[in-house]
Amino acid sequence: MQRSGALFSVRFVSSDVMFALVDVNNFYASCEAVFDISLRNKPLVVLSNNDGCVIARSAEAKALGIQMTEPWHQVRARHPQLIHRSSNYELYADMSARVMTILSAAAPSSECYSIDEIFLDIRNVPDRMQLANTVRSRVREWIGLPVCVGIGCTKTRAKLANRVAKKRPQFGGVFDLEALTPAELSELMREIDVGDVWGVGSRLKARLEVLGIRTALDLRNADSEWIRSHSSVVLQRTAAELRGIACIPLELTAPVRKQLVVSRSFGSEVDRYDALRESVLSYVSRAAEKLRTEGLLARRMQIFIHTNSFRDDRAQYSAEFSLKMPVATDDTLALANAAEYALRRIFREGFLYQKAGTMLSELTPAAQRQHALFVDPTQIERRSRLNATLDKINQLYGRDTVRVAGSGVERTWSMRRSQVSPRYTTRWSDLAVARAR
DNA sequence: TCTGGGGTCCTAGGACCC
DNA sequence: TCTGGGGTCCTAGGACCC
Repeated sequence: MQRSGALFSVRFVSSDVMFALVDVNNFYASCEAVFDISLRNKPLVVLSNNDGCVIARSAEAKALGIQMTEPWHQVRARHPQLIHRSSNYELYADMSARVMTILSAAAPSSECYSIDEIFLDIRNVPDRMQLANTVRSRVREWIGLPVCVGIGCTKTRAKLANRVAKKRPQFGGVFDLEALTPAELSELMREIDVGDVWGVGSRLKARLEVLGIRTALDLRNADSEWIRSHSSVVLQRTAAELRGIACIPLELTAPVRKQLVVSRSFGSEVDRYDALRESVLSYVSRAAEKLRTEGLLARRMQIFIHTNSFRDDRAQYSAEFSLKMPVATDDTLALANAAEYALRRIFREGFLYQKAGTMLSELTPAAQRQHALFVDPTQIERRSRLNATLDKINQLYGRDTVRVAGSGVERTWSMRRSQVSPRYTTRWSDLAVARAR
């Protein structure tokens, strides 16, 4: 590849790559409809935690004009008959794993980019269209989920192609951007809004429009240095990718996690310290469990709480407290103690709290554990066996069977999930057959 | 009444060092 | 009168993604 002087700050990958981006259509809504046939071909929305806002829509719901992240109470007022489901992440995660197993087997290497998307490396595939059609029908037949495939010589172009495959049904769910003539490609990019390019969000779109960049074509044709001076290297890279210069490589191994967040809005607002403490301790327990599952230790812990910023009739308060653990740890009780200390530091009487959470950072692999100088190693060993037992019991009998006492029994703050579907694929008791009886 | 949760990267500016 | 310059590290904030 010839390096262009104008692009000195953008790293290239290689000139002979080809990507297929496979993506499940309306993933959460489609998962729900796999098991409940009464939902098929109906307007259906899936809601965020607390049934707060819309996070997935079936094709029919999209046709009604329902937007992503629209508050549910507003949508329901407009469409009283609309079918809705609370989000069921246990189901979606399991369905995702099944889809990814099938798709990653279809190419020599791949990158799971999100819960419902995967990039396949198809540079040496002789017939790209055949591969795309094969994986499409395979996922449909074996899992029951519809997918679309976009093909491009950069990730950004594959994303664009995937978008075309989804929006224009005449292409049968597969679109190869690299099969177009230069004139056709320009024409297509002229029809695509710059905000629909991967990497251009709402803020950037607004700024670019002021500068006269309105379509994907405008961005592709813009001078690289001009983009750099008016925006950043990130957008410069996106524009290069649109031109067919691959800058974003396939990540073959999952990048090392840098932080871990567990936070939730409350089902109803909380003013008592005890209730806040219960919620914080339960989130910290969950975070510690995740650490152990992933074989990580955390050195820094942050606790945060805040009131509902949408309410202008109440005084607002938000605070966070961050502390460094004496040694990096994955111990539920050690983290819970630290969390209580942090919460006491930031709690203020007289506010209605809406959300709390914890963030663990400065993560290191558990294999590199550094012990404290004056702590008896057998005590650490005992504590680690206790945590392992905790995890085993909770895995066997359901989350929170055994938990930190302070995390609550009543749990008045817990989420609203009025319409949550069964965990069809991960709980024997929820199996579709068992339920039919 | 009701407004998600969990991530990453880049940049600018301040602190600090020699 | 004139008050360095270059480097690193950290943090907060802004932007993006799904």
